[in-house]
Amino acid sequence: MARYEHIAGELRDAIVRGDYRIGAQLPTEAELASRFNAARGTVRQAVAVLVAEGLVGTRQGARRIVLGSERSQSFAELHSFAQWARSVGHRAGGLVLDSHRRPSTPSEAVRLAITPGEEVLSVLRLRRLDGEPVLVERTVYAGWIAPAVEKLDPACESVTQELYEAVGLVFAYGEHLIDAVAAGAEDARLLGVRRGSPLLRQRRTTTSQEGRPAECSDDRYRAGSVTFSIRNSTTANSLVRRAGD
Amino acid sequence: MARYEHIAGELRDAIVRGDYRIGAQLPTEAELASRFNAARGTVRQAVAVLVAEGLVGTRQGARRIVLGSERSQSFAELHSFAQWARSVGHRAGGLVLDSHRRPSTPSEAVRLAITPGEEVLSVLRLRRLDGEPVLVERTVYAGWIAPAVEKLDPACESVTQELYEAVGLVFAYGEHLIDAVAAGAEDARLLGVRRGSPLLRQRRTTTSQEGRPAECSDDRYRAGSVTFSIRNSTTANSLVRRAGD
DNA sequence: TGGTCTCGCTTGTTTGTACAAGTTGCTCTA
DNA sequence: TAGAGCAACTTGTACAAACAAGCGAGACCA
Repeated sequence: MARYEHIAGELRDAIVRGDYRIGAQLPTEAELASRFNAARGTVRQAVAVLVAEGLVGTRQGARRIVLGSERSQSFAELHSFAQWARSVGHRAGGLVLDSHRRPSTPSEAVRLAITPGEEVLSVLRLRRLDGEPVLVERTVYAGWIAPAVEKLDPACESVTQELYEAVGLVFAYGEHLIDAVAAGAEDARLLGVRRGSPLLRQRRTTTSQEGRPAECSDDRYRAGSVTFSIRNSTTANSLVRRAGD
Repeated sequence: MARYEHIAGELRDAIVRGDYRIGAQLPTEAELASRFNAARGTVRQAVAVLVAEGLVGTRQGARRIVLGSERSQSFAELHSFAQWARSVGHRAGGLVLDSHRRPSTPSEAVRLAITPGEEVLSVLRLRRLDGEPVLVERTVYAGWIAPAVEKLDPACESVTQELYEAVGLVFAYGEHLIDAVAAGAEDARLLGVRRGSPLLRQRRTTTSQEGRPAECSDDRYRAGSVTFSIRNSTTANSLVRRAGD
């Protein structure tokens, strides 16, 4: 592990453990540098990690302060329903209800950076959390990974993990659009809610390490089952609000 | 403006303008350094900004690639409805429907880091976008800024901006919880939708520069009016999904 | 008492250097 | 031809040094 990652980890542990209460000041860079026997630049790199996580606030001239004490989650936990469920101590289940190849629609072609009409794999999955159905996933996979996806067990728990183990595919970048929609007939039937009841929708496009779009998906969560949380600051944020389309 | 900010701006403009298409490679650090006549460290800092914005992906050993071409928005635009509306070319309106002081509830006291029962200011606002009502805002302000808030014009467009100009208050850090809820009777009446129809809810807590919580709010958007968008990667993300509470 | 000013402290920016580690394409070999 | 392996290239980590800029507290003055 890199030096700065180690220092960041120590500081994060201290904050999560409560050694520094919310609002308290962190030691100065100079003090941290001597404590960890590292250069000031390395310490700055470590602290930058915590700032990006939203745990620490920083202002030129003033000592850094602690803003929160909750460990934030990794990209993998955000992207993979199963890995997220495991990390928060729940059990994830899943079942493929439909899977077929078809030509891509124009909007899918744009999102997957392929030519319109090129064949894609369309999959409908129902996901459960501790046995309760909470999520309907309508995913479209680009043609080049379709064979690997089709080989997966229909009741496969973590698609992300299986794809990594099978063909070494790593999902590295993602874009997520979050809004609220009314449950359609199929949504309502699968999730066991009334038609028109509120669902939290997450439309995402995921890209491989090399920048090649691999899948795009329309995920609908039963209201109350899942909440997205973002921490941001004047110096670091990655959230955007957009006009409805 | 700092050197690295200038370089980041130039690169961002080039990407947004389309000089580098999505999936294309960015110049190497060495080339950028000589082009901008800066040290490699400075260039790295500039590129780090774009990586944090989700515009650029980076992997050790490989050239950096362009992931997106949409300018992401600032903290101010995220936090302030009016500033966001202006930046996307719409007109924001607002009206205070109710404003009164009352003792804080235990959960509010926790979120605002005050003692339970301490007086807070509770405000109900209806926000319009281009004349259409799209957002019901139920905000609770900590006692120490209540006087400044009460002095504001009820039809004030940007509360954030007015508070800055009046008392120099800067909102610097925020936490946001996003989920979907059904419209209550009051929500439905104000937004002109049916009871039980889906709303996108954003619960936020905002903190001043010094780390002092200033307000917490329950904002409900009419479905279809607003979408949140997050870009993330294995190396940088600030989004968290949480189990429903 | 109240405001201002200055000084020390702390974080932000920039440059330079050196080495580590991962990627990519080419070459060589079996 | 397929695979191993090398070599050049590119990004990541770490250190050191110097100056800029903002903050906060105490000193000082009216």
